[in-house]
Amino acid sequence: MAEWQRTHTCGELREGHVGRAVTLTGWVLITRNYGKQVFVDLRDRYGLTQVVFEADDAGLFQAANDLGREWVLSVQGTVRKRLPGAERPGIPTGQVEVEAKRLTVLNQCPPLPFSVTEFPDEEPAGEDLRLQYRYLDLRRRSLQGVLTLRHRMNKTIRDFLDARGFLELETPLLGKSTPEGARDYLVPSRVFPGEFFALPQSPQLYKQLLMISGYDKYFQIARCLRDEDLRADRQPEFTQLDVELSFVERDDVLGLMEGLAVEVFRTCLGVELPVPFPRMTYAEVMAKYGSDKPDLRFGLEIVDITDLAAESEFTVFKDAVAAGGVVRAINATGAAPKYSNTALKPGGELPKIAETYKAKGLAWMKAEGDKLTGSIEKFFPEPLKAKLKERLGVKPGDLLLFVADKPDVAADALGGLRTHLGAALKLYRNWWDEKAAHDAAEEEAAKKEKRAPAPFKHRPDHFRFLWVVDFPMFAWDDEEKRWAAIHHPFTAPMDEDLPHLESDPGKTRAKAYDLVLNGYEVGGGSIRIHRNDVQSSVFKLLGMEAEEAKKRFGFLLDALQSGAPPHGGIALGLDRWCMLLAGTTNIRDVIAFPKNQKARDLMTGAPAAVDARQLRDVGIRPA
RNA sequence: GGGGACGUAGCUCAAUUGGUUAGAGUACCGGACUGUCGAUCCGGUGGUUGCGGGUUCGAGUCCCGUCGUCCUCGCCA
Repeated sequence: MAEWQRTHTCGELREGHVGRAVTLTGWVLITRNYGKQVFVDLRDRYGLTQVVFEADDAGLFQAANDLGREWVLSVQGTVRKRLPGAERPGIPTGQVEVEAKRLTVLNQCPPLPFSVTEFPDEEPAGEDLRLQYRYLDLRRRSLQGVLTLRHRMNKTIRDFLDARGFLELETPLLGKSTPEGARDYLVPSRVFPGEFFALPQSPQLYKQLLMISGYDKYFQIARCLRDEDLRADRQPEFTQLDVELSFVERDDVLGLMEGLAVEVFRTCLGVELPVPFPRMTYAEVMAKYGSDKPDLRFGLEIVDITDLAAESEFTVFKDAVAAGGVVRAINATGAAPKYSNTALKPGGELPKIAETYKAKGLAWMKAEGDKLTGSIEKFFPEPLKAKLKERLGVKPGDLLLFVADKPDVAADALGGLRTHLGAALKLYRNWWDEKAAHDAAEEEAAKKEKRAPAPFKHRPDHFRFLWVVDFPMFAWDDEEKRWAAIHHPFTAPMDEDLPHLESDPGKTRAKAYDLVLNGYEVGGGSIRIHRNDVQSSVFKLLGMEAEEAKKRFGFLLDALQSGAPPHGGIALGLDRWCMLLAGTTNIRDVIAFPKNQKARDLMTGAPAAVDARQLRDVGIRPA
């Protein structure tokens, strides 16, 4: 062992080590120069230890004076108890310090573009800067915590599935482009100029083939790639827990995943989730919440008032109903004083949100005392108003918002409003806000009482899981004038809907399910088609003739005829899981080296131009 | 492809209706200091207000364009 190598980590030393000669290595978090001592907080990913340089060794003291932030050191010294009153109960190593006897500077560091040290009241540097110097960003304690959490999550998943007989199997990255679904990332073939591999949007086909091969319990923590526009919770490459089982029905998959979720939340956050998770059909959630991934941490449910609207004198409502549309409403309880009539006028805050989702407008009433007010109130005769108040449970101070439109538009618009109002009216609190408040209060109290701060405790109601089941098989794609698979084209229709699969595709429901947590889709799967004839008719419905289906998926159709067991599975979006476990709303916060919103890597600069020669090799002419 | 927000010192931000020499904290540099722990105190360096154009006696501020970042609708089976 080289002389400078560590005997302990920076998070390890306790009172029991007092008197021991130790060597620590780490980064200088901060130095405090006090004339006769230099205090150096030495940090690694295990923790922080105070190193003291005394002035009596002039050479050593001078060297300590010259240290800067983020220098990399090896310090040999003796562990000693801190002076009485100078203990730090807040940190694990806070009872001791290391008296330095010898210092080796392993590397110096110039002033950095932003601070690696984190303080509670300090805004972190801008995200683009942090992504550009991601290796520094990742040195921050909070990100080290997140990546540690992510490791723990992955480890828990592997252990859980391994204990239940699952095999972790790998599938190719270089595959074949499939027509359905997201845009593929393409990789040109050098050997076959003009031909391309596609990077996988998911291991879907391979895992089905593995079922056919008899690997009846499979999983993989797999990277998936989709070349689509990004969001706060979407990256072009992301990680799924991909799971597939043979000889199972829907509830087997759901139950397995509930057990896994309980285990992950227990291990990672110490919270005990109640199971089973609630289940709602797609039709139910769309009607009630206007979203297929509703946040169940608050109510604010959508209510259908089409029948009442039809009886009213309001032309807009009556016309919408006559055209086959619906009128739906939400009662924003107590929100009347918070939204001025101006904010409710066309172009105002709330109507603008409704318009985002293609709604033609937003009607409203306020409950002032026992009376309903607003410009459309006069179109509702008293008995109708009474019915309206009863159905919406109106109390004084309530704000009623109405959308009259085609059912899907009304659902989208009110769903969007519901989400907005849930946040704006503070109908729920994110647990990390509660944690921040708790930590601040606890830190102060702990300092006063000279004790370690009590950790924040998660509650089960911080995490509202929901299964959404019974999705439709197909949605009409207006642009392409054809039916499109809502889940994917390998999803099995529900047995009772098989008879009208071809006659009424829009009414066919799928054996598909999504897992939703706090308004995020965190998983989705289905029971797959295991019969060649059903698979062929689904392809046909999606506008793929037999010839074409054979060309594109011939291997799958053949495989389905070669002894395919009934099978199904699910994929969990692990980045989103980690995001929700870590208490952030930004998926980039839980990925070591993420891309920015335009899918550029700000650190390496990728994507980038390549040499003409590289292009020639793969048979591509520069544009 | 559409909508919105933002861009000022290395970093985080401020700068009244368009008005003097663009400020503060922090970092950095120099100095003082016997136990600090985000030490403290004193002093100092640091700016093409993203870029280009326009309006104006005068632009960080208003207008147009452009680049960048984020949020969002479409998109993401």
